[in-house]
Amino acid sequence: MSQTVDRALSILPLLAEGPADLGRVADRLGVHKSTALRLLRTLHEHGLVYRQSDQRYRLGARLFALAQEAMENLDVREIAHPHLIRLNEICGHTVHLAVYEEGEVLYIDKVDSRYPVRMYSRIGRPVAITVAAVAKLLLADLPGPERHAVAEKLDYPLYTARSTPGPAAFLTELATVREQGWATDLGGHEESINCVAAPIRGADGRVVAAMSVSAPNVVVTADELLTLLPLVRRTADAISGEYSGRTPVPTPDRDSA
Amino acid sequence: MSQTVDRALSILPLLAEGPADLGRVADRLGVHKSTALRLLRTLHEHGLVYRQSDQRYRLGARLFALAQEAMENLDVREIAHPHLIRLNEICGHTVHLAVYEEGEVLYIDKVDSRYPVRMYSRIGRPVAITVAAVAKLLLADLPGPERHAVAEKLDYPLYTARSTPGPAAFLTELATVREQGWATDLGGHEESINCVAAPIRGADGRVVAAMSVSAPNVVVTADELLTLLPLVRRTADAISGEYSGRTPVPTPDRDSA
DNA sequence: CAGCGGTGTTGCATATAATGCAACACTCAT
DNA sequence: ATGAGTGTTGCATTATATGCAACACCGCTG
Repeated sequence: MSQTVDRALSILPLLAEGPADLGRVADRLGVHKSTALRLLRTLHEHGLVYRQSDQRYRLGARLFALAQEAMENLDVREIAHPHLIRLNEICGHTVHLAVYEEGEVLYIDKVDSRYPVRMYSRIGRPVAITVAAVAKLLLADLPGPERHAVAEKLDYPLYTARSTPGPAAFLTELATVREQGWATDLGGHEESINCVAAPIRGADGRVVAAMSVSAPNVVVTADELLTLLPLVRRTADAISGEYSGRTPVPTPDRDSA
Repeated sequence: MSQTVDRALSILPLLAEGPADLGRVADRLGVHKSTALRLLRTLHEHGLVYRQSDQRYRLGARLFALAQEAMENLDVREIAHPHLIRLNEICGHTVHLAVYEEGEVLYIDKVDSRYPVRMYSRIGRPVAITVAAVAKLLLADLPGPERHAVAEKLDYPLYTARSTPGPAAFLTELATVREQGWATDLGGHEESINCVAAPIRGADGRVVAAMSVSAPNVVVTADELLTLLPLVRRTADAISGEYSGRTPVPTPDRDSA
């Protein structure tokens, strides 16, 4: 809608691929170098872009801070977190929390007592949308037309032999999930990893988030993992209750501080 | 430099404070509603802004993905990570990695075997710059004028009785740190928490990052923590060596995959 | 059910603000 | 030294963002 801003914002994903110099940015944008320079300068002033010692540009620090604050504004996450912790303490497995937004499903929280390493590497990352148990729940709740539209547009990478092969199979799976109110991923993403997931609903019954428990075959079999289903559902329901129960005052005294 | 982009980007920190509706955004920007609308639309198309069900805008999902990718492009982080893990396995305490950028210090990695909870809540977060051990190391290495300028501009919140009170004390501390090549924070941020930190240097000797080990008093006393200093320094030196040793081929076959 | 404030949205004329150009600075290699 | 490569600046030109005013769309309330 606004050409200048559009161009400026296009620089961000470009730099996400790796640092680039002025010429490269100008080329990729299809604009004159001086134009690219001014856009980069503006991004720089806002801290979204950083100029490293070799003069090349890369994404800046402010981006982290923004993503951070954005994350902390998600009230589902805040409410869910202690529940995820507790679930993790009980079963010991990895616990995920995910939301749907504009065609993407992404993890917004994770607790993993066994492998604390690289925890951050998944939070904020798009989920393997065609196979992840949480994704199935979130997509299954979309209104029919949107659900079909999304399903058609997706890629269906064959991570394993049990990955969802295409739109038809996916929609069938979504129908099942919608029906039963929970979902699984049995080796569909990584051969040896299984997940069970349950939906978190708002006051109007719509699915606002989904949570899952994941564990590798070597720790528990799929069948054993499934015995956790009631626990997972109970946890999800508890979060749902708390989430839809009372909307905490949306006007914190942030400004007066 | 570019007014339109400047305004558009000003929306982001505004939304970071919390969701806002069109009127509010327009007011805060000092522009007409229609202008704000078009800017928001552009941000929306790029996924930086999301329109929630009540029509209000908040920061969008793409922001996470961008921050994520930006983080993974930091080669110091990549090189350091296994070392941090190893250090954590040996001593069991929280290990941080931080960098300096344009007046801010921020954590870019963390390993904590004891308290996996809310791990992400710190990564990407600005550090308590006047007291954190890593911040001291990073600032101590700045060229004199910049160091003084930054020190003057900072706020000096009194987290505890031992927090750095002001610019003069801070600059003195930085001189000491610069001299000795390592730094501590003994209860300066949180009464019961101590840290020891060491610098990671590039080939030219400049400090490119800093790492620290933190532990609460209840686990080890400050004196006990200090006995880890040689280990921390050795780890930091190992990372420095690897970092400045060879610059790994900067053209990964990302595109061909 | 009609009327009304609030909020979001569109088309359009105006003028501002972004653009590309060309000339200039700078760094680094040879 | 000399030249190629890259980044930077001032300026005229025109495209582009802007504000306006009118309209559409709620949810309220009388």
